[in-house]
Amino acid sequence: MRSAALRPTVGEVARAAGVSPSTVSRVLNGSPRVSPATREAIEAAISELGYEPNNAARSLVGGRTHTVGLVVSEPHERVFGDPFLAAIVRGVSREVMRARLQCAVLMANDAVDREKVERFVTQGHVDGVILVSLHEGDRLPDVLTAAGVPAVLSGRPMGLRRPVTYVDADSRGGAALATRHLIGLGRQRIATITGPLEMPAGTDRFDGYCDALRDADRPVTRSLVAEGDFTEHSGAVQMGRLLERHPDLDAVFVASDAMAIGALHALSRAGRRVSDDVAVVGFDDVPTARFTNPPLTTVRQPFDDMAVALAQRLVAQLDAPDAVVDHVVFPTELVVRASA
Amino acid sequence: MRSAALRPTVGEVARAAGVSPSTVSRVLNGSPRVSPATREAIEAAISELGYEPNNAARSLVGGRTHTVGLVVSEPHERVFGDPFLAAIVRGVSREVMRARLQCAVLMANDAVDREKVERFVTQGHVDGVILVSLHEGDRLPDVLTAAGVPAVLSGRPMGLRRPVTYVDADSRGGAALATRHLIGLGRQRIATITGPLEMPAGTDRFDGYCDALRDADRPVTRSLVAEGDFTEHSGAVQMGRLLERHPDLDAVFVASDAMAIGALHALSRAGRRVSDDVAVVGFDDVPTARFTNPPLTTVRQPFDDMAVALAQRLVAQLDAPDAVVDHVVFPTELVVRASA
DNA sequence: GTGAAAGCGCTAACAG
DNA sequence: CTGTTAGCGCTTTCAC
Repeated sequence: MRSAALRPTVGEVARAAGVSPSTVSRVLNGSPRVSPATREAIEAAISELGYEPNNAARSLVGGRTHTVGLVVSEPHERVFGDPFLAAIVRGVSREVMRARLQCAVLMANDAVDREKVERFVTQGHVDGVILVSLHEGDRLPDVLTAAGVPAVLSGRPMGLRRPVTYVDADSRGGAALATRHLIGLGRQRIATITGPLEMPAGTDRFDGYCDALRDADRPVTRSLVAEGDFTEHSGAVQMGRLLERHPDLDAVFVASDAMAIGALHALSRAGRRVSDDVAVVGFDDVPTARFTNPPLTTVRQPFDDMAVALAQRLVAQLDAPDAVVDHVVFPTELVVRASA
Repeated sequence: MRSAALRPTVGEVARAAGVSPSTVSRVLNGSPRVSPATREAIEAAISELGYEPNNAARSLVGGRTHTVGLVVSEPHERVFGDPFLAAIVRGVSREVMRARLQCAVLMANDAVDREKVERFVTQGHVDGVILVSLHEGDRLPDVLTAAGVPAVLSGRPMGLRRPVTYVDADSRGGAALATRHLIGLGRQRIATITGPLEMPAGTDRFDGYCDALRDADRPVTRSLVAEGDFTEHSGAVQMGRLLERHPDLDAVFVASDAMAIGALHALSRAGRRVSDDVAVVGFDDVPTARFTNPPLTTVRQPFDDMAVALAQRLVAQLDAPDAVVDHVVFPTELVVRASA
C-alpha cells in the first residue's frame, strides 16, 4: 500500500535528476528558462517516480486554490431542473478538469446552505465561481463581485447592481421559432402558457411568442396568454383556463416542458386530441420531454455547449482577472416530433 | 474589495486575543487543553476578525486534503441516468459539506478521463472517494483499495478482488413487489423485460420477479422473459418480441423506466391498451416516469437517502481508516399509479 | 495551560 | 540557465 505519505516531492525529483528543487519547479510551471537537456532529465525523473505536485503546498505559496466552485442555487421546488443540472455538472467539471483545476460542487438549497456557501466562496476557498439556476433576488453574484471573486452565471440575471459575465440560451429566438412553427402548421388561435413574467426565462419566451405573431401580422390576444410558474401543475391549470376561455384554440406554445406535460394531461382530460386538434410545442428546460406520449415538439437548448462555455469563461477570467465582462448567447433549435 | 491576500491568519487572531498562535490552533481543533477564559477570548477574536482557516496550509501540514472525490463513471450511452446522478450529486455534496469537507466532482466518461481520474485520486488529492454508476470491469475500486484510499460505492459491484463498502437499493425486493402487485391485479401471463443479466441491477430484478412468481406457485416461463439493455429502444424491441410470442400476455414488469417507456410505445403501436389490456410496472432508475402518459406504476428507489448514506459511510471511514467494510441496502417501494 | 520553534511541499525572489 | 534562501499559514512536538 503506497500511502499519501510516501509520495515523492520536488526535492526527490530534483535529486533523481541531479538538479535543484527550483529547477524542477520551473519545469513544472512551464518556465522557458530551462535548458532542453535538464528539462528532459527532470521530466524523465518525474514520470520515473510517478511524481504529482502537492496541491496544498502549491496553493499555500501561490495564493490560488486551483479549485473553482460550482454553486447550484436550486430552490427545492424546481426538482425538474435536475437533468439540466446533470448536464451542467458534467460539462463544467470536465472542462474545469481539462484546465487542470478541480471543481467543487456547492449546493445551496436553503438559506442555511446559502449562508455557508457564501462564506466559503468569499473566504478564498475557490479561485472563481460558476453559478447555476440562480433565482432572482439572490445576492451571491453581487457579493462575489464585491469581494473580487471571478464569477460566471448561467442565464441572464435580473436586477444585479454590477455587470457579470453570463452564458445563456436564446430563449426569445427559440420561442419565436416554436410559434412560427405553429403558424406554419396553419394554426389560427395560438395560445401560450408563459413562465413567471418577473423572470428572464419567463419574459424572454413570451417576447419570442409575440415576435413571431407580430412578424406574421397577427395580434397578441391577451386572453390567449396564461401565466404559469414553470411547474407541471401550473401547466395543467393554465391549460384548463385557456380551454375555458377559448374552446376554439388550436395550438399552444408552452414555455417549459414541465408545464407542457401538465398541459398535455389537461388536454386529454378535456377530451382534446393533442396534435390534430391542438398542436403543442414545449420548451426543454429538461430533456425529459422525450418520454412523453405522444412525443412533444420542443425547443432545445444546447446544455452541453453551455456548460463548456461557462467553464471556459471562468477559466479565462482566472487567467486575466481584469477581463471584460461579456455575455454569450447560444442559439436554440426546434426539434419537431410527430405530435405537433 | 477584500481579496484573499488580506485574510486574517492565526497569528492575527492570536495577537488580537493576546495569546500565541498555537493556542489559537488548539481552539480551532477543539483541543481540551485550553482554559475556558482563553478559549472565549479567542473565539471572540475569531468572529471579530471573520477568521476562516486556510485550507491549503491546513492540508499541507496535516496531510489531509479535506476533500472527497465524487467519481461519476458514467458511460456515455447511459444518458438516461442523469436525474439519478443529479440526486446523488446533490445529496452527497450536501452531506460532505456538512462534515466540513469539500466535494470534488470527477467525471470519467471515456478512457482518457478515467486515466486522469485514477491518477488524481490515487495521488493524494482527495481523502476518500465515492464512486457512482460504475460499470463492470472498472478497475478503479480495486486500484483505490490497493492504494489505501477509502472508497464507498453506490450499487453492489461485481467481480471485485477485494471487498468494498457499498450502498444499494433493494432491487430484488422491489422487483418482487412489482410482480406481486401484478399478480394481485389478477393478471395471468406476466412477462418481464430484464436488464443485462451480467449486471447486478439486471439479475437482482429478474430474481425478484422469479421470487414473486414462485411465492405464488406460478412457473417462470422462459418465453415470457426478454433481456433488454436498459435503453428505451431495447424496451420497445423486447416488448414487440414478447407480444409476438405471447399475444395473450396481460402484464409486464419492465426492469427500468427507460425500457418501460419503450414498452409503452410498442404497446400502443401494437394497438394494445396499456393498463386495461396489458398492465405495466416500471422501475425507476430515473424519476422521469412521472412524465409518461398514461402514468406508470413504478418501483421507487430512495436516491436521496442513498446519497446521504454514501457520504456518511465515507466520512466514517475517513475518521476510522480501518473501519469494517459493510453494505447498506435500502428498501424500495411501489408507487402505484392509475395505469397498472 | 501556554509559548517557542520547526517544518509540511512548493514557489518566488535573488544571486550567480 | 541554475542554485540558494526565505517563507506561505498552519499544526505539532517539546519545553516551561
